[in-house]
Amino acid sequence: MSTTDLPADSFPRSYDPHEAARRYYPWWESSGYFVGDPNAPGEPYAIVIPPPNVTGSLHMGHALDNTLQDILIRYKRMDGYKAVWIPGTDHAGIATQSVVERQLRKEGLDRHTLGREEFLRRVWAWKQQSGDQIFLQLRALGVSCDWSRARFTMDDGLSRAVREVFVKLYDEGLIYRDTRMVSWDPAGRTVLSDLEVEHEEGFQGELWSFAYPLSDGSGEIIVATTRPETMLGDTAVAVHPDDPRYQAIIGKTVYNPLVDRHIPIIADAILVDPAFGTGAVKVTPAHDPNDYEVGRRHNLPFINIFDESATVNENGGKFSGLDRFDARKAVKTAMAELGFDRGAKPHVMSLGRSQRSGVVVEPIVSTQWFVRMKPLAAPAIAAVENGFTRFVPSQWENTYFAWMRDIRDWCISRQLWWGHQIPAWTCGDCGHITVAKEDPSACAKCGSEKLSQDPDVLDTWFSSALWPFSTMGWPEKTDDLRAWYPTAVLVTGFDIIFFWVARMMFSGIHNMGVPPFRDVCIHGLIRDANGDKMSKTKGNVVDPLGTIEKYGADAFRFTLAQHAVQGRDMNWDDTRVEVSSRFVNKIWQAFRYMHTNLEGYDPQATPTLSVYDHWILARLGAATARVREGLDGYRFNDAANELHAFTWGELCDWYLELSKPAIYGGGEGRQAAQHTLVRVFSAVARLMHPLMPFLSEELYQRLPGASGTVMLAAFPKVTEFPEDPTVLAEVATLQEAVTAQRRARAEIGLQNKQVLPLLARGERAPALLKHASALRQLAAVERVELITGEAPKGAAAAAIAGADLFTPLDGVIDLVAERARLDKEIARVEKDKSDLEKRLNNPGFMDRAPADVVVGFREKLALADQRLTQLRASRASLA
RNA sequence: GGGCGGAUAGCUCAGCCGGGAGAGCAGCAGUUUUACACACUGCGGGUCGCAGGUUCGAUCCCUGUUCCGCCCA
Repeated sequence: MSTTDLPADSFPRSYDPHEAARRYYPWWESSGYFVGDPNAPGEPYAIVIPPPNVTGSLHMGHALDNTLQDILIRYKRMDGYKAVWIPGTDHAGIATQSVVERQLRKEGLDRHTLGREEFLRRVWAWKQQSGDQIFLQLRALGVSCDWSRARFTMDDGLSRAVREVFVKLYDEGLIYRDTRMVSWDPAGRTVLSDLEVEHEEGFQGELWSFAYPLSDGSGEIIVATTRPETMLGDTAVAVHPDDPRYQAIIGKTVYNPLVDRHIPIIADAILVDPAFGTGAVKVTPAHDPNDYEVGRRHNLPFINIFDESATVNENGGKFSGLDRFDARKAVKTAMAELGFDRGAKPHVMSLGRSQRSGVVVEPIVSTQWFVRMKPLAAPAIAAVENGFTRFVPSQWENTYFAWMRDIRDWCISRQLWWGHQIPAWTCGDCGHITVAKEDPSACAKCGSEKLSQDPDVLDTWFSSALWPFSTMGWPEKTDDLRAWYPTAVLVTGFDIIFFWVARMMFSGIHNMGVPPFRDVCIHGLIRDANGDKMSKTKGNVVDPLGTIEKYGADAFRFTLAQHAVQGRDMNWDDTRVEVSSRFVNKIWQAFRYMHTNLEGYDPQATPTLSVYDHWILARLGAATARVREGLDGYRFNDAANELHAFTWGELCDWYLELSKPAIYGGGEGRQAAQHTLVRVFSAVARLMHPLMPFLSEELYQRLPGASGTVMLAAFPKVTEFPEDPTVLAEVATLQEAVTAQRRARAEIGLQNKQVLPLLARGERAPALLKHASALRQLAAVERVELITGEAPKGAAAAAIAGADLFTPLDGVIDLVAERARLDKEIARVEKDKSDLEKRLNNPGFMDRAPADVVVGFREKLALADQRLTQLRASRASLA
């Protein structure tokens, strides 16, 4: 389409955001406006999207995150930067695999009957079908991602990057394989990293006590546990070596009747707190992190009692085949029947749950792949310490440091099929492990061809960690990398600082030599109107697409920006979007005013501008500065509020009204007002574009002489609009006079149509003379008349800086109302005056306060004094 | 146990370097004024969580404390 496709005389009475979106988004996209060019001129400015799950759908968190990124990229693109915003999706190993497994279950199948190859075919089919759905949803937001650069973590190129990094780290000794205690998700049937375990505090559990009989029949020892089923894997009972109660039995054995096993009583000063409970502790080395250490110290057997779904295995004897929670009950019952139950009491404990499946995590001993973190973390810490990368707001740096400094090795293998299969092959003959970028045909050690690849895949975050450079084509040396790495800013929520930001930091530094971004802009979470976290189970989720459908993307985005206060969560309420949509309408109506008054407008003319024209241009300059400051400092709410304050509070409330006498009066004044209106509205359209892309384009296209797109128009510069202190002061006086008049009139209860003369005296009074038509327009002033000497009798009075204003009321209304009003006003100023005097009479203040502050208060006092005198005189004239 | 954030008008929240407390919404009163009733005009409303301290001066800085939320162990 071309921009001239708009109907000729088209300025509908209201704005239709959906029509604008339908009209402009496809145009922008097909015109290639979103596409970054690494060889273009200008400073580079790149953002990589935090990739959503490939099969996910847009939620409020995405909406906020991507709106903020789009605001930044649109701003920088307009401002002459070589900008690019690279979108993409994440394969989300566990989440995606479980979705497909659920589908299979409905068909009565599971992945094992299907086989790995067929299963993966099914996942890819699902990805194909629902993949990219989120890209369409993002488009509804109006985001200007470079879709031609969209990437997926399982793309060939990105998979190559994963292998490249894995092999490099392995060769450097930073990736290793080890057997240790890890967290197991019995629902996902995979190991998890520490970060994927969420600790639930204050869980109401139960501490159950039971007796182990001594094998020699000389007594019993009582122990307690919150997990009775682990008794099946107990291989010792531990007491404190100094505990006098147990000195005699250390070294003896007790009998575990459930699995028919005699286990030793050992002494361990680290594990056992003699003051807690009975001072004796059961030890299950294969299923508890602390017991694991005890098992190592004392060379105890490690008996694994669970299969991969945490069902009791053959080591559990007659309990085998029971789910862990059923086994718990069965163990208690069995022990009670044997007479060993020693009671239970409530116990508040903390519980580890899988972040993904939500089920309680089971500690197990297993052989997994790990990344050695200490050496990688050190330079990532330094990069933030020395300021190369900056967190905004900076308090998040402490969070980052704390985690990085206390970092533990990262378990990266997962027992899934969907993901990057680990590039490690075990030799069937010599057992050697070959790690290679390309699939090897023979063992690197013995040359045997009996190789089998490790069946596990990598943690999804392993590939996400490479995102800032893998999306740009690494390990190839591409133009994109040269132009845009490191990226300018990463915009994301604080919830993934550890998962993602930290890991990108060390991956970027280790593989690229440079951290992946200059700024990390951290925003808060969106909660519901009551401040509760949105969740499907609570049913308080707001669907951003529904909100867009209702109010349009412009109002939605504006609301997000307005509430995006640095680093703070926001409570969401759709009614706020309704408020924003009124702002959208206000802007639309203001443009309509300009548009319907363009007759006779001559773009070539050079009319002399009025004081109001100069005034609004100067105010626009100030607004431009503040919008820029807001955007530059990631203070999106400041930018949004400034835009609102200027367009509504200054442009609409004052300038449009001030322009009316000129517009309707014709001549050069009309021409000047038209020029100013066009200039100001052009700037406003561009200023608001990053926040409200569709509205701004719709308006920009309706500016006289519009060509091209607002997307690529220059963002207004402060220097375009000269400061003009004289004009600002003059109009400030006018505004003061108007406000004072309106207030007086409203308080007396004058009708708007009652036009009355204004008598003025004082040094600033003559300045009002030339604003007579403005005063008539804004404050129903019939004419302005200068007076000197005494205050006129029977007049309403108001005092502004440098002038006294009077409105003759004789015969218009009863003067009682005006007397009351003046008394109130006098009281107000008297209070003001005495407060100021108190302050200025304080010797400490006079001695210590800076001179300019003292002067400021003196001026205020003088003003109050003058105003009081005037008001008292006026009051006397009404007596 | 360690750390971080929050508490300001009825509601949701701004408030930068310490210098007379702000916005929007809601409320009240008025206005069919030729861009807009999705609007205009005016008004009312606050012990800045609490207690100390520093300072001529504290919403702001320091100490303690209460409540709410989050992160880590």
